[in-house]
Amino acid sequence: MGAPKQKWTADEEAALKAGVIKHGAGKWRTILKDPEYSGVLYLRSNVDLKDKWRNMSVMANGWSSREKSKLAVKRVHHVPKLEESPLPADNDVKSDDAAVDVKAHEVPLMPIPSQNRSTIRLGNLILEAIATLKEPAGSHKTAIASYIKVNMLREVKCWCYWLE
Amino acid sequence: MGAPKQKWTADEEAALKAGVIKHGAGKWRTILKDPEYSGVLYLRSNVDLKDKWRNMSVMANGWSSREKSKLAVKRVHHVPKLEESPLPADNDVKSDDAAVDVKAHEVPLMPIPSQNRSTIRLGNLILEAIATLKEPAGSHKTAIASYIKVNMLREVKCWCYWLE
DNA sequence: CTTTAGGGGTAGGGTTCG
DNA sequence: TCGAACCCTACCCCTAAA
Repeated sequence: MGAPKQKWTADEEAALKAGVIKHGAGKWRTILKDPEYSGVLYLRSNVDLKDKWRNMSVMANGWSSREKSKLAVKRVHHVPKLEESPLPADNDVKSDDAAVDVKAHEVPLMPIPSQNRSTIRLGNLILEAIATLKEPAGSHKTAIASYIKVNMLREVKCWCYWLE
Repeated sequence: MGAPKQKWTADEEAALKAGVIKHGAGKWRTILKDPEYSGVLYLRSNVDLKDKWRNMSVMANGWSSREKSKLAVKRVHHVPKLEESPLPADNDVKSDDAAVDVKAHEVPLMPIPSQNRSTIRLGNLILEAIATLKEPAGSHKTAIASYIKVNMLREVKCWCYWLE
């Protein structure tokens, strides 16, 4: 459902090359704003220009993906990358007495076992909401939790109602 | 060029989140100096923290040039800012059959009467979550709503539990 | 002077899709 | 399968404000 994927035309490539010659590689925004090229490249963003230039350069150097993967130096990441562990089919979120095996003293950080990017994002969103709520008044955790219960849950429900 | 690009580790992200909860978003230098996190974040600057927090939190404002319709359009318009209408002292959000006087056809935009910055943010967060969820699969509204019900509500409850 | 908010911008790894 | 187009993240710069 993303973008329809816009193939670069010969005109656009020519404009990009001319722009790089005129302003230099890396001056993508400058090239984009240059009236000399903006008429041709108006569909593109500065990032698009950067990416296209990279693709063109790679082709010129004759690098294959296999060689690139050889050269790719992997940094040491100790990301455990949790298993996919699909979401529980349980469609019902139990009310406030829902059993969540999380205890404040035992879980210093995120209590949510994020299993995919979307879920991680949601956790971040909630975290941000909490952080935001801290600003106005020096609210304490209980106050924040209360606020979330009252407002955020209500908003979520409201949104669900609206979406259905 | 300058930076070898240090990808944030899970530990660093966790420390940042914990720091934000402890000191608040915006207290980057304070978080950095906190002995509780300095061991993990010693490679980062306060600006790094700020940028990272921005990366984690702000993903709603699509600058993806193309395809900013749909949800983005809805975000453009603003809700006519209803009066203060204080929150119900009711600490309990009733379960899924909660009566919300919102009907899909009557409320084309945000159904939430945002009354202050925090609430507005919450609305945006939910909107962002919806936008995020739209990416992976061409989900439809019902699927999104279902997802939110199952996961987001669960996460919110999880957070509340953790905070209390 | 130091810090933060926030707008812009770029590089490069990763991912998707034709 | 491969590569062009696109996305995501980290880092950078700048300026205004506190």
